[in-house]
Amino acid sequence: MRYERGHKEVTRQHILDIASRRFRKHGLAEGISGIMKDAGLTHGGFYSHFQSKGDLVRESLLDAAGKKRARLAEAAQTGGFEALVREYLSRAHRDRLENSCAFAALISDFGRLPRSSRAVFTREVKTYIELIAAQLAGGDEAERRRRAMQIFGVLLGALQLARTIEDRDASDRMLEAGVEAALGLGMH
Amino acid sequence: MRYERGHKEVTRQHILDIASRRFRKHGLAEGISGIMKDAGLTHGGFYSHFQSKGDLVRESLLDAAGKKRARLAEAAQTGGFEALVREYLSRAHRDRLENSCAFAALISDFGRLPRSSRAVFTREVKTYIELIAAQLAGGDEAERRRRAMQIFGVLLGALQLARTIEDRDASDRMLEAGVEAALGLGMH
DNA sequence: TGTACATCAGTGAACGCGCGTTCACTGATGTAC
DNA sequence: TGTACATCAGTGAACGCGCGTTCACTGATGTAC
Repeated sequence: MRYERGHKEVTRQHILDIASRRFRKHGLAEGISGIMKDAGLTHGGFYSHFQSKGDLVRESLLDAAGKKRARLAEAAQTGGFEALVREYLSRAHRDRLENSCAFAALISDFGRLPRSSRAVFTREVKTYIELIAAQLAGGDEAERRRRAMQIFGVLLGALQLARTIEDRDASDRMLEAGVEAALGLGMH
Repeated sequence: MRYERGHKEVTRQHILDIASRRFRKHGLAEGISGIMKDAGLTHGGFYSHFQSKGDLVRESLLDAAGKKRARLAEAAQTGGFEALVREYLSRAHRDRLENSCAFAALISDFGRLPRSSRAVFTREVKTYIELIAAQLAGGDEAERRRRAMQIFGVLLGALQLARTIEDRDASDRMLEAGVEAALGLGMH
């Protein structure tokens, strides 16, 4: 081989990683050329890794959602439900768009994706809700899922509002109010 | 005058109205030509009404946010806090993107607007929170504002998640869970 | 009252630009003999 | 061991396209005299 075995797969993952950060930080209008340049390549090579920009969007956001979910699961394992909530509504999560939960960064755009891409995110929402539900005590499964839906709602909404509010103190208060609400909803 | 007095202002409002619907339904990438065509005009005339597309985006979304806020205020006046919550988390609001709260439709994009446009939406968030706070009883003002922030969070998050979930029943359950959470947070 | 001119909302061709995508090519290195 | 050839990840010019924006123009109608 002219390149080491596995080289192409490494490059592909690298492109995915760069793309998922750029899409979350700057939106889905980010171009292929900029992404490839950031990955240390030229735009022409893109199509030997992905079929289209649409494919890159779907794959990179799914990747992003998965990684964030893994981080939240880790937080929950270490510090329980409260740690998950505080991780999601942390200042770091508010400020570092490039590592944001894909929903918090781009949910407005999901409805405009082609059907095939959308289905993937519906499933991802369910997985998030199940992750949250697994941290809750009391009630039956349906009731825990219901509370998990409410909690995901307040986490997502509070984070987005905190990002929209420009005044730093008011934004921090939004995050804190969200934490309080989520913890309250988590109690049985 | 070659056109009746006030004609130009009527046209301008018409363009704003069409634009605000199209932006909410299809995103901010909607083009000037399509908007003007929808308004029964040609694209060249756009610049005698607005300085740039950025201006149209800012003005039309501000308009949209204001109108939705007026609707919510009306609902609250008729049926109190619960009516406001049920209006926001109604199936109609979920399904009719073109009449959506601008935040629920486009909040992801707000952070990418130029500074001058963003300030306007920070203020609009505050106004929404004050509208909600005004429907709450008990506590002091700061405490009611705090609960209003939590409620706006859950309204916004739950609506967006309900829009993302493709399964109709699951989506309806998301809305209902959001209503329950918002009403719970509204109680002192 | 009738005619010449001014006004200006709206028209549509044209612009430069960046986009997603294609494709003939490169060149480093593995394989065949 | 040395040489000819095959492989294929990556290159970069070129494409058609729709975008935001500009501008010389149109034509209906108000105003001046």
